[in-house]
Amino acid sequence: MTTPSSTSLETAITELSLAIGQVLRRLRAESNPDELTWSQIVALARLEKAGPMTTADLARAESVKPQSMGATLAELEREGLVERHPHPTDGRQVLFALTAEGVEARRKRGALKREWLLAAMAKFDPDERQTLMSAAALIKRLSESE
Amino acid sequence: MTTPSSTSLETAITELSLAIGQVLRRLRAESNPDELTWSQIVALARLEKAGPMTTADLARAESVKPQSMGATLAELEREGLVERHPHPTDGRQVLFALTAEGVEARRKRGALKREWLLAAMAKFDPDERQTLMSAAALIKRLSESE
DNA sequence: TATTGTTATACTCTATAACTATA
DNA sequence: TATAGTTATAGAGTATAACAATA
Repeated sequence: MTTPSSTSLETAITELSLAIGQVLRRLRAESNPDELTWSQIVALARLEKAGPMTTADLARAESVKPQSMGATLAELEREGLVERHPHPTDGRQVLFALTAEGVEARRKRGALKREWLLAAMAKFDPDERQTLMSAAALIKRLSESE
Repeated sequence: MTTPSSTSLETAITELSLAIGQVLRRLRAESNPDELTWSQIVALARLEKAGPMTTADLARAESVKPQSMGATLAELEREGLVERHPHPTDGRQVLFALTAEGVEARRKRGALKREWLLAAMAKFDPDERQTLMSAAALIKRLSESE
C-alpha cells in the first residue's frame, strides 16, 4: 500500500473520481424546467431496459435506499410516467412499469443532457471514443463491486 | 444523428453516464460520521493541487455557482480545514487556503471512499486498469467541454 | 421473524434572487 | 456598471427511524 505503483494508482483513482463527479455536475446543469431530473432518467432507463420492477429491486440496482427510490417513483407516478401493478403472488410487493408517456418522456425530456454529451463526445477522435466506451463497461463493473 | 453509428454512440453515452452516476452514488455511500462529504473532498483536493484560490475561481473550476461553493467553504472554515486571506490588491476578493488540519483531514477523513475504490480497482487486470486511467483524463476533458 | 413498502424528518448539495462592498 | 462575496430561501436527492401489512 506504500509502494510507488499503488501511490500512482491512488493518484489515478483520485483523478478518476474527481472527473466523474464533475461530469455528473455538468450533466445535472444541462437542464430546463421541462427536463427530467437525473434520478428520474436513471429510474426510467432501468425500467425500460429491465421491464417492471419493485421499489426494492430498483433501489438495489441503483445503490439507493428503498425509501429514496420510493420518492422518485412517487413523483414519476404523479406525472403519469410509471404505473403500479400488483405482484401476482406476493401481496406486499408492487411492480412499477413504464407507461407510454414514460417511454416518450425518456426520449424527449432528457434531450439536453444527451445533446451535451453527444456534442462533447464529437470532439474526441475515434480512438479516444473507443477508450471511453471500453471504460463505460469497466465503470459499470466498478459500481457493482462488492 | 440517425445513422447506425451515432445511434450506437448514443447507447454508449447512455451507458457511460448511467455508470458514472452509479459510481458516484457508491462513493457517497462509503461514509461514516467522521468522513468528509464529497463536495468537501473535492474542494480540499482542488486547493491542495492549485494553491490558494477565490470562491469564484473554485466555483468555476468545479462547475458550481459561487454561492454553492461559498457554502462548502464556510463549512470547511468552521471546521478549521481552510482559512481566508485578503487578496493583495483587490479588496473584494478572498483567497482560501488549506490549513495543516485541512491537509491532514483530506488524507484521513476520506479514507473509506479511497479504500473502497482501491479495493474495487484491485479486481481489475492491468490492461483494464490502464483503460480506466486513460479514461480518467478523457472524462476530465469531457467535463471541461464547452 | 423477515421483507415490502410508507410516512416523517433531516442533512447535503445545489440553485436563484436580493443584497453589500469594492473596483 | 461590473465583479466578489454574503444572506435568504427553495428544490432535488438521499439518509435514518418508526410504522403497517404481508410472507
